[in-house]
Amino acid sequence: MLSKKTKYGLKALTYLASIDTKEPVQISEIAKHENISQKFLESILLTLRRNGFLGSKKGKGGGYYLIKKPEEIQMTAVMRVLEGPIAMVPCVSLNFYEKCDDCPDENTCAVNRLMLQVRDGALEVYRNNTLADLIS
Amino acid sequence: MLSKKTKYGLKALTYLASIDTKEPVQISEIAKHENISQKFLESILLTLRRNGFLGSKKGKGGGYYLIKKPEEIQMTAVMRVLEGPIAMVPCVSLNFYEKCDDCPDENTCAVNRLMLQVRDGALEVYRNNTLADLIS
DNA sequence: GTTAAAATCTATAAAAACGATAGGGTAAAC
DNA sequence: GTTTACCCTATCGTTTTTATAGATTTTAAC
Repeated sequence: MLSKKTKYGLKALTYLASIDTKEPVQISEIAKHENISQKFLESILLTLRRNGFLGSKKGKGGGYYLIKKPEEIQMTAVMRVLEGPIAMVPCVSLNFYEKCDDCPDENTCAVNRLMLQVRDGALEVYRNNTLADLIS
Repeated sequence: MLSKKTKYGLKALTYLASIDTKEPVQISEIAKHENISQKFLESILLTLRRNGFLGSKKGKGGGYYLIKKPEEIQMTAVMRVLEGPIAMVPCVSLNFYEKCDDCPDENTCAVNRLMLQVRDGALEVYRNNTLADLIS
């Protein structure tokens, strides 16, 4: 299940991309337009900024804005920052690999075999979609 | 993230399939072989039985056994029973559809558009894999 | 047959982890 | 000095996972 954090983050990003301006947009405006709890959105935008997707400006006329062009923002990156691993089990994760403590051998593990394919499928989708693709 | 319930359920199913006998297998044997909490596994096997994947026999010499052939058990069915919806958001789910209350229009929703593709990718994998495919 | 053992079933609940939200205060820009 | 982003913390609710305790059914031994 997709977390609301990711859902809201994606919506905020697409909203900023659709605005099509470099001017900062206030949190309150995004929250209102996308029906998101403002406080919650606040923390989400913050992590997006810390991870290089957004820039921010304080004070009057401040807000958040996209740093890169929508075409340059891949969904793989967004998903990893907001949702975490793309894989459903750590033992098939590229960026968050971890060995299962209960599994003696990954090569013969059925869960591993299945989830590897699922991961590849998801990865292909995320690689083929940029922020620009989602708003067109 | 895949729940342990699903993970354990898959492991139990593949173990039963690999045994390749119609004889009932005790919960304790499966639990020990797959490093699973026996009591937890107990409830998982129960739901697998209630959903037509397993049969059971009580008393001495009892246990669980596969009802169908491994080739006839599709991962779509297993995943839906153990993990629930395959889609990451209800608004793109085939079997568990639900409208988002915050989203005014699904057709223009970026989350919807992206997660639709992810669902299709996962679905294809689950449809192409039976229990037999996972143990070969 | 009676009994005892072996196993599945049932229900509950506790503990842990996680998700989502709210509050209040600080710092920077204008 | 007003407006806005920033930061920290606490809380509430839900889900997941595991644990506890017993009930029920079947088989097998005697």
